[in-house]
Formats: sequence, structure tokens, C-alpha cells
Amino acid sequence: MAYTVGQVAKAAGVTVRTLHHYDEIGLLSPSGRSGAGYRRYDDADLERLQLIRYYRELGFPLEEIAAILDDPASDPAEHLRRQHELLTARIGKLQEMVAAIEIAMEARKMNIPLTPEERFEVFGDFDPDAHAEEAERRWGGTEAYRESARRTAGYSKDDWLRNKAENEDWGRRFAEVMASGAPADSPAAMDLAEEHRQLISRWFYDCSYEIHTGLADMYVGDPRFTEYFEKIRPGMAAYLAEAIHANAISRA
Amino acid sequence: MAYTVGQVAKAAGVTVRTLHHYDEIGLLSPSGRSGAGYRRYDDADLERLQLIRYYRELGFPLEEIAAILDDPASDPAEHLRRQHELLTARIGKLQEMVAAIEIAMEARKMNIPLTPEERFEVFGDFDPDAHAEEAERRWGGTEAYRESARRTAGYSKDDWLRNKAENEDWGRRFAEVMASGAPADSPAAMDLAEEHRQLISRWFYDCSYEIHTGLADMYVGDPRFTEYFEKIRPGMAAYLAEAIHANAISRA
DNA sequence: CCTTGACCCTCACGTTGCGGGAGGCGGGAG
DNA sequence: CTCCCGCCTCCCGCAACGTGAGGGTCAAGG
Repeated sequence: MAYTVGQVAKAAGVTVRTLHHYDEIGLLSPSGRSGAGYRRYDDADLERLQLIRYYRELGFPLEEIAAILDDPASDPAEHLRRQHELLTARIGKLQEMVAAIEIAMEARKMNIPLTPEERFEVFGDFDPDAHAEEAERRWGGTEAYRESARRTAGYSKDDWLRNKAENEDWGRRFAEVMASGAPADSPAAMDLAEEHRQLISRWFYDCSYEIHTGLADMYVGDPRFTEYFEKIRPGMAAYLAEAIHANAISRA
Repeated sequence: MAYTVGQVAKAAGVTVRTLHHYDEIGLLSPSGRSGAGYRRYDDADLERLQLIRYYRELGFPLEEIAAILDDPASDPAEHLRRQHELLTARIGKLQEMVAAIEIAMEARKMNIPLTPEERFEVFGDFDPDAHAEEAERRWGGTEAYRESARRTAGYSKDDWLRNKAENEDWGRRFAEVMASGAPADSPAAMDLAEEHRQLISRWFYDCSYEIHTGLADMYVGDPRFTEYFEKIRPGMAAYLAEAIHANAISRA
């Protein structure tokens, strides 16, 4: 079972040039040559090529692939497990990036202008650990955010505008309740807190009472969000947070 | 608010050389120079750099990034949505690769030697569409597989050996029931079918009756898996499939 | 005032993983 | 015997920087 470069290239989905390159750098040298100098690959070569393509697909540099493949203390099952790990790690990293983008969307939704520095804080640095922490601390898990992701992906510009309008309407009415002098744990305030929760559930993700109180804490804790509410009416962030907590307790 | 290359580099998490490069190719030229020829970046430059980093992180070539950024008919929200889409698409692709690897693991678990060509069929070609279809058709969704992924990632060599032993023990007992002449819908056969399901649930993923019958169909439909059972005892694939179906119906 | 050290500048060549072409043999079909 | 396709070996080019070399600059401290 000997194959020519062309045959191997076709089977493996790579170009002939690639095989030449692998030969040049000694990563995959055909097991033999024909009289005229034609490369002749056998089944073992094909298997090796397959492994090379595995690792390449995962973004490994060729040099490292050579090191891995030429390490005698490694079996195929081990390879599979390693690849599996690597892939899931990558997926994790990408999901963190998705989370970061979603935070950006959340901020935009509220018309919070991030300063350049803040923007770099949130997006510029994709250091895995730092971001996992941020996301975890902020959102206590990413389930809700992935849900949000799926939904918002399908939203049109009109949808966003309608969402904004609803938000603003809610803000106006909530400010009115505040102005009326009603305490944060009054039925009127709590009802609007509940409405706020349902607004989020309808537009973004299933917002449980637990998540909602988490958001409330963020509204008072994170100046970027605090400011947003303070601009609607001074004291609103704290007032809303209290109303959300009261609402969550009374409905639990 | 003017910054030097070093400051910008630090803030954005890139090297000075990168900024020089961006300047060279005209992707990001500082808004001005000092008397001594020092590059001076302003806030607008920072914002642009941030966008560049966004797209870079997503794997866009610099030239395309320039085209996107210099397109006047594009707003930031649109950018975010596009990035979001791209990221989720990537995640999808990676999940397909994970699924492919998991199929390989399933095959190895059963000691099915794939021929080089078959291996290329399964792994060598990561054409998105082809694989999405394969995975969907085979597994009807990837939830179970992701579950399996999480679990098997932590398995040691010993775990795999124990799993193999349990499998072989089950195979022997199932072959005995077949040899006894009991029909596939007899209690003895159905009990072992149920045991098979629980074996999978314990080792890999929560195997519902629905998934289990799906596997059964695969055992008779895919020659690679059929052969595995046929080698234990001729006729076993079909017999097992029938037993699994009978078991699923009776317990539903 | 002058030195020191941390910056900044502009070349300019090196790297990775190939793409693509030139110029020249080899080999099976007609 | 001739064709054309496939193979061969150079070799140049690409992105997106890394990594010096060789030299100017700026703010602080002696």
C-alpha cells in the first residue's frame, strides 16, 4: 500500500506543497522514494499525517507536534484525551469572550459610555483567569448569559429600539413612584421591581429572583451602572436595589 | 490626553512593535508626532485600537479589519452583534470537533480499528457542514456528548481499564443469554439491555431510553459498530438492538 | 550641568506555515 | 512516439509581528 504525494494530499485534504513542507522540516518524511525520486507514503505515514492534522487543527505549532509524536511514551488514547481537553479549554475561553461581549451589550443597552480605559479593562484583555473571575463574580455562572446570547443574536434593530423604549417607560414610572415618597418596600415600588425582572426575562434571559438581587447589588456596587440610574433620578440605584430585594423576599 | 507608544501598548496589552506595525501598514497611525518624532496617540486612536484588538482576537486578518473599520456605514452595536455571531459560530465548530473526537473515543472503547481512510473520514476533514450533519444525525444533539466530555476528561488509565472490563463482562453475559435461546424481548435479555444502558449512564452520560434506542439503531446501521458486536457473537447487534427497544418500551 | 537610565526612533533581517510558480524529468495512454 | 499529467527541486512571497542594531530624547538626580 504505497501512495504518491498527490494521493495522500487528496485523502488528507491538504496540498502537495504542505506534504513537501512536512518532508522538508522532517515532520513527515515518506517511508521511501521510487527510482525516479518520487515520494512513496505507506499506511504508517498516513496515520502519522492524521495525527499531525489533529494537532494542527488545534493550533499546535509544527515543532511541538513533532515533539509530541516522537515522544515514545505516549499512546493514541492519551492523544485523544489531550485533544479533548484542549478543545474544551478553547471552548471555555471563547465562551468567556462571548460573556465579555455580552457585558458590553448590556452596557450599551443602558447607554453607558465606557471610557477607553474601561473598555480595555473589559475587552482588551482576554487573560483567561482574570476574565473567568470577573464573569463569575459578576454573574455567578454563565448559564443566563448564554441564554441571553442565543436570544439577542436574533434581535433586529427594531427589537432593540422597542426594548429601549420599554426600558425608558419603566424608568419613568419608577421615578414617579420614588417621587411620590413611597418607601422602597411599598407595593408600588415592589411591583415595578417585579416588572423590571420580567422585562429582563422577556428580553434577555430567565431572570430568577436570585439573579435579580445579584443585579441589584451590582447596580449599587458598580459605578458604571450606578451612574446610569442616578441620571434618571438621584438615589434611584439604592432605591431600586432595596425594592428588588424586598420584592424577592416577599415572593419567595 | 496624548499617550506615547509605550503607554498605549501597556494599556492595550500589545507590544510596541505591534503598534509600529499598525502604523507602518496604515491600520492605526497616531494622530500626531512630537517634535522629536515620538508617536502621540489620542483617545480616538485608543478606541480604534480597541476595535482592532476585538477583530484580531476573532482571527480577522488586519487588512479586513481596516476595511471594516473604514467602512462608514457601520455602527458599534452592529460590530458587537457580528462578533457575537462569529464567536458562537466558532464555538459551534469546536464543539463539532469535540463530537468527532468523542466518536473516536467511543470507537476506541470498543476496540474498533479504523482504517486510515475511515479515520480521515471522521477526523481529517473538518468541513463544518458535513460534520454538523454527521453529529446531528448520529447523536441528535450534543448535550449527552458534552456531559460525556466533562466526565471522561477526568478518567485515569485505570478507569478506562475498569470500564473495559465491565463492558466485556456484560458482553459475555449477554452472549450467554443469546446462546440460551431466549428471545430478545425476554426478561433476561431486557434486563441486560437495561444494564447496558446503566453502564453507559455510569461511565459516560445520562443515557435516556430515547438515546439508548438511538444507539441500538446505530449498532445495526453502522458497520463499524455492528462488527464489534458480531465478533462477540454472530447476530448480536440485531438481537441487542431488539432487546434495547423492547426494554425501552416496557419501561416507558 | 551633566550623566544615567528608561524611553523613543528607524532600519532591517528572522520566523511560521505554507502558496504559487519556474524549469525540468517520468510514465502511462493513445 | 508523442502527449499531458503528475512528480521533482529550487526559490520567492505572504502575514504579523519578534528581535535586535544603532542611535536620539527626556526627566531626575548627583
